[in-house]
Amino acid sequence: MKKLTDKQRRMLEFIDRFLDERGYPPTIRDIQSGCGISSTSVVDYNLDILESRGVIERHAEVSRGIRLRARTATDAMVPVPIVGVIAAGEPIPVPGPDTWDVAAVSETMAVSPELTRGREGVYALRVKGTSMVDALINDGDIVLMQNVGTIENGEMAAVWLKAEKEVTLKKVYVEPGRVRLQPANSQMKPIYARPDNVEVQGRVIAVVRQVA
Amino acid sequence: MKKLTDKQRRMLEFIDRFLDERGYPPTIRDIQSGCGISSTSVVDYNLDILESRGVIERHAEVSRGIRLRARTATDAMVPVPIVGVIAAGEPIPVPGPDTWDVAAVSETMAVSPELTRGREGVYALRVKGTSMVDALINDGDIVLMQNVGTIENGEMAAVWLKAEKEVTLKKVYVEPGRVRLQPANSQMKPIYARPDNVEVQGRVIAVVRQVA
DNA sequence: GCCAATAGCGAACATCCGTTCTGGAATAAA
DNA sequence: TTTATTCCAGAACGGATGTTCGCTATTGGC
Repeated sequence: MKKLTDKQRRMLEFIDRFLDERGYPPTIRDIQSGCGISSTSVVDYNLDILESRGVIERHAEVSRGIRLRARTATDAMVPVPIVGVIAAGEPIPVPGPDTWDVAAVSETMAVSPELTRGREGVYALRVKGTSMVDALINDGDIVLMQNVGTIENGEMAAVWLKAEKEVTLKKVYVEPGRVRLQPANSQMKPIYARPDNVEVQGRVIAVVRQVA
Repeated sequence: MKKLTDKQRRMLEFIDRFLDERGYPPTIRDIQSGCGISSTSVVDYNLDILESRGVIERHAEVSRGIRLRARTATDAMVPVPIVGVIAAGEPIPVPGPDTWDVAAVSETMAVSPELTRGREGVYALRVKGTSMVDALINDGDIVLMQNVGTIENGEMAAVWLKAEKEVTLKKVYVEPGRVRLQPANSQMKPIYARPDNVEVQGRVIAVVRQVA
């Protein structure tokens, strides 16, 4: 990406500070005097460039119609309940009625709406053990799950294999007469299971790993 | 304190929603049409009352000069700049002086403070390619990095192997006469390198993977 | 140097928008 | 009823503000 000029960076800083101090965006003439720019048209000119770079949004013909993109990202956090652990040998905890009561859950994590994408019924599980390295998921990772009945072909899901009494995270493909469970690690081979042996327990939304 | 009228409550709600959607406050005439009020002077009149109640602040003679007091309480999200990509064959982008200017970066992601743990100099990289599956990191993952000079033994870091011209994410152990680079996947064998061949480019803080 | 692209300048224009003024309706107390 | 208070209607004023236009200055490549 093209670099921003010094003037454009000063303008952004000014807008950011202005929003902090006043709670509303500056006018073009505010920016002009605040950054020591000689003409309103120069401000207009550089604001257009900033918008084409995707740093800000402008509403045409609207006074103070400037929005800082970086600011919108910090908006509302979504609390997600951590309802239990996921391990190879045991089914994942079923989200109960009080699961969604923020007060009743011992632990929650805050994630940005970008991750959940506004989905309903999202909960989190802590991964225990290294049985899911073929899904590129490590011991201690946190898996964001969604409580769904059915999933689309190719989506990653927590699957309970009844006969093996084992839960695993795989991409699920329904094929004629069988279900193909494909590890996320493309170097590894899929496993196949009979349809009545698999039970989809939830869709995987995201994985978060705290390393240090 | 005196109770607010129904009209005043509608106006507050409208201002709040307007700020959410547009990023800047509404004009008096925006409020007028948005709340179905007959005259601008009525809006002005009630805004004055709201200000005297301490619910909002007004700047005289300033277009959109309305500030919601309740909004000034900042939410605890931390914006992290996404400064580039990390791939096997190229060094990671060096965070420049303007990297930390929230306003100057085109893309940011919001993470909870739990992830960064209040650390300074945290930035994010998008992973390109599957060369880091042995670190349990997939194509498209986002790696949170910290800009540090040195790291502790056993910490995961982005390492630039000069001779191989390759960047890799490994746990780093300094041993007598050599550096051991241990993949996160414990089933895989470590590799060893000469100390003058490795260059630590940053510490890995966390990994975020959006699956669906 | 020469040309094109980029950046800046200053002024003018049309509209936006906070404010104010005159007056009327609604409500409540005396 | 009268009177005071609160709330509203509509219009108009004047400054604020985004936009545009013609022109100039600077920069970068050849």
